[in-house]
Amino acid sequence: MPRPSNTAERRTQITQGFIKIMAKRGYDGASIGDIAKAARLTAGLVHYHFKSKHEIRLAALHDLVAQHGERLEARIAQTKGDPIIELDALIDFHLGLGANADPEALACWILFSGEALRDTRVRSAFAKALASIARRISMVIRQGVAQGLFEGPSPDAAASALVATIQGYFVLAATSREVIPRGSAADCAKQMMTGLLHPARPLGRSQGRT
Amino acid sequence: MPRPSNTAERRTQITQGFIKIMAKRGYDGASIGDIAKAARLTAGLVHYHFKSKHEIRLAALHDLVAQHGERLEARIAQTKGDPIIELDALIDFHLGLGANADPEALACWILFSGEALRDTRVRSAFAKALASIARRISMVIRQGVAQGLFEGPSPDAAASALVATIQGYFVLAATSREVIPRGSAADCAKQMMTGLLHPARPLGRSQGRT
Amino acid sequence: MPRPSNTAERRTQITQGFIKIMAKRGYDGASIGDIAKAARLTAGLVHYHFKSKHEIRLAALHDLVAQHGERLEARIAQTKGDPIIELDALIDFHLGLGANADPEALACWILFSGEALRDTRVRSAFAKALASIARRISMVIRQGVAQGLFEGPSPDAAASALVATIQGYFVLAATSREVIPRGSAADCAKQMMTGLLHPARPLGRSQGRT
Amino acid sequence: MPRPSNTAERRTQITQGFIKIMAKRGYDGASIGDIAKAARLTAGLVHYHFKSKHEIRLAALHDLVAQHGERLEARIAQTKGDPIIELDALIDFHLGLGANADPEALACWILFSGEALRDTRVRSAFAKALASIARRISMVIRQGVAQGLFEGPSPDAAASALVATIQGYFVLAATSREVIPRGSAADCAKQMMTGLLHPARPLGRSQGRT
DNA sequence: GATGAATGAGGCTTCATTCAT
DNA sequence: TATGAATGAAGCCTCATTCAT
Repeated sequence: MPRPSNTAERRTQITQGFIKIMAKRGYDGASIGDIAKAARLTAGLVHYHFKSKHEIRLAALHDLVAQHGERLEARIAQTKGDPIIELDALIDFHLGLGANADPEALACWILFSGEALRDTRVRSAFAKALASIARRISMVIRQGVAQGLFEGPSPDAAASALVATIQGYFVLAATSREVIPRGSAADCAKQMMTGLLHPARPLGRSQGRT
Repeated sequence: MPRPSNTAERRTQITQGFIKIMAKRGYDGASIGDIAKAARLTAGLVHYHFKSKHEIRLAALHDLVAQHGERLEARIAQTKGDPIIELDALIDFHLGLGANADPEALACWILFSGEALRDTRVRSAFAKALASIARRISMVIRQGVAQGLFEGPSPDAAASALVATIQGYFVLAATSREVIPRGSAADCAKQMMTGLLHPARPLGRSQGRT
Repeated sequence: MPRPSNTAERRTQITQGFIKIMAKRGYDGASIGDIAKAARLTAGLVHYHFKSKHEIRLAALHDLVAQHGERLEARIAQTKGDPIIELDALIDFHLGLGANADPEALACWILFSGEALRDTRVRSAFAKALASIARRISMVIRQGVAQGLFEGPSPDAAASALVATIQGYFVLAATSREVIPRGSAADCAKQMMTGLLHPARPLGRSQGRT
Repeated sequence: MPRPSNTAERRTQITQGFIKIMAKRGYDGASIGDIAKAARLTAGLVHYHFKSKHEIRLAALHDLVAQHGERLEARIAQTKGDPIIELDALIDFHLGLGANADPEALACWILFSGEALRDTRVRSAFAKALASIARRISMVIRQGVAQGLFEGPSPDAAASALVATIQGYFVLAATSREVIPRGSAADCAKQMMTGLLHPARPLGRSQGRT
């Protein structure tokens, strides 16, 4: 009569702990001991649930991406149907008011971009995540084009540009907030997309700031 | 009678070695031994010229920023006078053909954004560098506005947006190149700036790609 | 289910190893590796049980003092009641026959006096130990005074003088034995205390030597 | 036409610097660099004048002892003739007012006692110094005995006891001053010597303190 | 599942000493 | 004499990982 498995629980505990520590000290600075402490577990147990530190990193990245995806879909779900509003919501979601409510996730995301440079598996997970968002945006744009709301050459290029802008604003927000005039991020991003897509109706004023 | 000082040379040797290694393995992954080897020196000597690894990191960041600044100015020098051409050149410099001729510097730059999250001195140097570029761009925009070539609300916000876009493209280029349709970066950035500034004349077609 | 803790054992193992090595090579000369070897452990494990080399030093000093205290009390316990005999025993314990049966402890004690000069925590532990012995002696003297066996001004001063003499003989014994005429230490100390306290009965002839 | 040698000068500069640093950080803690800085020289030059760090240590000990000897003789010179006054002066010199005017020398002396434990040459120099003082004291006592001023068994034992007491007070003064009641050291030492030598006239009240 | 001991490798740094100038 | 560069050897400590219980 073995005790019921709690591996799933433990694994999230651990990845959450990992994220907390990594946000503060970076990947190499996050020792298994620290992670364990943050997860209120012991170091030995961490290795019972994960084969190696590297696996924790991958799992954490996975969690981060999954959570982001869910939240994004939740936010956009309400806008189904109108590409302009959807694009608008998408930008606000990333750059509008309260966009960076989760600074640890933001920090980790930036750190993962660095990890992607030296680890193949991180790179591919990271790239996949970016590609997925780009695809999501591209889809919206295509719909807009199909409905005659947008014009412009390549939806993929435009999507890619928006992803880049968002990613860049993330970096600025996390490292050099003072470079971003208060509240300008979402608005500027929208105007930039206007330049790319010439929408039939203007993208809405942002109700927030970054 | 004493041996002439060669500290300056040695220090650049070391920071260059550091950059090479850090690009490949990250900051923590760059051991003093590796750095020394890359600089063709002994590990002990590295500490003779730098008080600590951290100092090397700061010096390397400093070098990187200085070099970028010089190259940027050299590129823009030829365009003096016309804000539109200057903005154009500025975008091409960062995102146009051959923009990423120095992949090691690019990788380090991204890694430094991560380091900025956990180290105050890196953060301030990094932020200062970004701010300096933003200021540079802002100046150009102001000139354009003064000459009636640009219109639009805040030059600072627009500059910040361009910096974000460039930074974001850097990340994509280094980690997820496949997300950027070939050659779209500079063009998209220009169209985005068009959306922000409504230039009297169109920003030029890019002659390159990212 | 977990392995039972053996930290206490390990810690004494380590402090004992430390004392052995320190006696031979001094504090700085006692490398963690050497200490580990002397304790038949690995270097890594030493740091598992002690946060730093400095903590080992403090623990060792603590052990040394505790052991000395126990032995002293054991020796004196038999004399309870008669201050003269107790003082006599106290001197014999420190300077009489077989007093320096533990040359490693003696060496470490002297080395600790040096360490006390540059480390606050060592100093305070060292001073506390000396003060405790002085207090012990002072108490005996007060009893003697109360019983009309001793006369003389300050019991504290006399106690302090005896502590100094003992400490000084320790140094001589460990570094310059030839300066001490065979067997003279305890006897001289007793006559010196006679000069200070004018005891009703003479302090006994020592049965040993230093 | 070689420049005039300044080796002697330099060597004292260096030993003085050494003493300053060693007093603060111990022998191992005194790096050649620190010593050089304290002597306002460069590290390389230190090795030009001394073959090794160890030689500096010996030279410094030698200087210390020489200086102590000179000062002691100067102080005692005035008392020539009367053993009681001379003994008195000798005790005051070591334990009386202003005795520890040179705390660096005191600290080094204590540290040297530790070094003596692990280095043969230090030990022999240290022991020689102690023996020399003991001999000096012994001489005075013998004179006193010859003049019928002192009585008691072994002048050597008494001398040794006084040396021990002084040395012990040094340790207490440097590490645990609070254990010594203000001003009691010299007085107690004198009464102790009274106990050992039964002088015809009392040893004088000390005019100082320790 | 869980704990805590244990290992062994490796990293940063310090430093005495040597050497070219 | 004097300087400052250079070397190479340790040393302390951290840590991912394994293992006995």
